Amino acid sequence: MKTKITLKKIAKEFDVSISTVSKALKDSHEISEEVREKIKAFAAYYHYKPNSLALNLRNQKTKTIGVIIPEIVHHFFAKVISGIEKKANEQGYNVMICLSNESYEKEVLNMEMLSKGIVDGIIISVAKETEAKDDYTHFEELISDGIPIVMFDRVVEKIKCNKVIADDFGGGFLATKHLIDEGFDKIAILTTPDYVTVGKTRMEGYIKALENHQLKIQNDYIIRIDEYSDVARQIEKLLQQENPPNGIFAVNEIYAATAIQLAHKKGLKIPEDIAIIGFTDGLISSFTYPSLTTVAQHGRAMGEKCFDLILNEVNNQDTQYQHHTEVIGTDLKVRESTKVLK
Amino acid sequence: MKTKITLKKIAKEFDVSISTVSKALKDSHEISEEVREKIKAFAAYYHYKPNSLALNLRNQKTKTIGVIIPEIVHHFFAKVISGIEKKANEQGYNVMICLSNESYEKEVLNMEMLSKGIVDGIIISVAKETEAKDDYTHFEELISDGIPIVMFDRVVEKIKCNKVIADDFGGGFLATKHLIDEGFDKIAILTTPDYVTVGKTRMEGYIKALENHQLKIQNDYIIRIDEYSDVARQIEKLLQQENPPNGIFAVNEIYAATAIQLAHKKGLKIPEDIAIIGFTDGLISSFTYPSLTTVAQHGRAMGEKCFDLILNEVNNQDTQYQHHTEVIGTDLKVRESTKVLK
DNA sequence: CTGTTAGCGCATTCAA
DNA sequence: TTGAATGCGCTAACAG
Repeated sequence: MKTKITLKKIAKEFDVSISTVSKALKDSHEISEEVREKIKAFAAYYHYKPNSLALNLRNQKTKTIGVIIPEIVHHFFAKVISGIEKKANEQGYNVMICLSNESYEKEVLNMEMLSKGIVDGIIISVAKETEAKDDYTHFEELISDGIPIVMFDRVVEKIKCNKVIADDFGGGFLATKHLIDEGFDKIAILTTPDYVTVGKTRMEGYIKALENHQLKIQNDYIIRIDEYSDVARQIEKLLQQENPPNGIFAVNEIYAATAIQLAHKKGLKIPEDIAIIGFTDGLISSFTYPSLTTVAQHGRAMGEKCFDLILNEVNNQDTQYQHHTEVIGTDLKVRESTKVLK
Repeated sequence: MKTKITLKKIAKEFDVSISTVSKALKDSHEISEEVREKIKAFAAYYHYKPNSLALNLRNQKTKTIGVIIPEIVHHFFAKVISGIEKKANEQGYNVMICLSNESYEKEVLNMEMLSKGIVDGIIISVAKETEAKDDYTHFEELISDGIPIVMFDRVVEKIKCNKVIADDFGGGFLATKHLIDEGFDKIAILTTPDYVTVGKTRMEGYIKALENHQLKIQNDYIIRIDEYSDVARQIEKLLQQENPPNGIFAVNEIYAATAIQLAHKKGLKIPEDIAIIGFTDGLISSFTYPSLTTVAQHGRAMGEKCFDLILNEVNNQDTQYQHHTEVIGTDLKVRESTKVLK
């Protein structure tokens, strides 16, 4: 293999010292024009590029930040990443992406490896398994070691760090209220198990909206989807109840789109017989039939905010500063699945 | 800020040398049990972790692979990444993801930064703008500098490196043949401009299938979508032709799903009046109405293969070895949009 | 104008 | 059983 070109090699080539080369390549006026030029020409010819590892080691800064997400094959997370990456790029930062695959163990592993000096800070959305386990010592540890951390979307209340979340409560409220306003009164929710905080929070918004309109909260209208068994089957059961709902609020896009399909299958008209609304930042919604009304999350904006916060913290590691939680608003994208023509 | 704990600090703490600490933490028998234990206890207490930068610098290996993709908000690319990441993880490698955003300039920038020693190898799918520009000197440069490169999906013929592609020709052929076999004979294609090689190759498969069945190739059935203007409008025009097609092969999922919507809008029955087939590894297809038949790409498998190849090359940089192109097969996922009940 | 030295954090060889 | 010295690639303070 061709070994990479270094200052040392250039120095040897011209029989000068390493620092002479270093200065020459930096166009230092300390070096004679003649030497400078020939060194620069040689370096250019061999595509000399200063080794980042060496620089980082020296500067104690890597200009890269780590991002840990549960899954990359989720439109929302992909959006967040694109937001982070955009901002990072503007500031000359790199992004190192790790996937926890919703596993606690992989999350811990990722945190550990990122904390070995390769990144200046970490942006993370917590794995479901971690939320279920309710064990956050790995976060506390890194924070106490002085590594800046920003959490987004799936955040941990009790950990002290900057956070960026969507307005899950408001979004859940908005979605439910929209269904009520459109005249639906038997509203079910397709949500996650309670340990998934975003699902839980969206449901709180749902409940609040029902209460506000004096609608009863019915336990058989609250479906906590178990992803490890047949999702469609669980939704189907809801539709087959004796007293089925005429409106469904799904806390994510897949549940909503699946509900649409199952409603079709059962011969229900959407939205006349049953209205459906989702919660997402995804693409599927526009292509379902009828197209799906959703509460829009702004993944990209969240990503950008995450980067702002982490950068801020990286740049002010010495000065003490207050952590806070940034809430990114959601809004309603009304499409056909809830729009009854009157 | 709390500064990170290092061997040096531990050494000072116990008034021993750095190398003693280093050895103790490695459980070297050279060090007395007593010293070893107290050093290890101290290190554990302060979460000592060897600095990766220092290690990498020393070992001249980073155990991280750079990946450059045009867009992360594409299900296909996300899948590839998840494949790469999975394999990487198994081998103790990290993945650094960069986005070119389809821009030539950003691609070059990314390549340059990755080539400064932070990664052992690069996996890349070429930006559209680069394909359009037809300028690949940045690849040649890195390769001549001895940096292993693997290209996938959007690859460059003339660059000598390992490649992983989907069977685009075969997939295009398969899709078109399927439509023909189902009884459709006026088949249009929604494709990309010719400089996007995957689109072009899929179209070649389309043409081959038509030829095989003695069907005429009609220029007004070949729509090269310009993404910078209104996509829907361009597809609509196709449907409004005097002699409209009764089958459409779209080289990606979005075009196909959009075509479905527009066909609805025009009152066409799918697949009776017009059959539609896509090419993808995405999620939308299962949720359109009717659900979309597609040629399935195996993004994850491609990602895994990419990592295998790059790892192989990283581990054999000295030994000369042959580059080759790995073709990952595609297959038909028949759904409702092409299935005429007879 | 050019070179020496020191140091970033670590592992390793060799000497004590 | 411990420590000093060296080097990975680079910069910067300082000396000549």
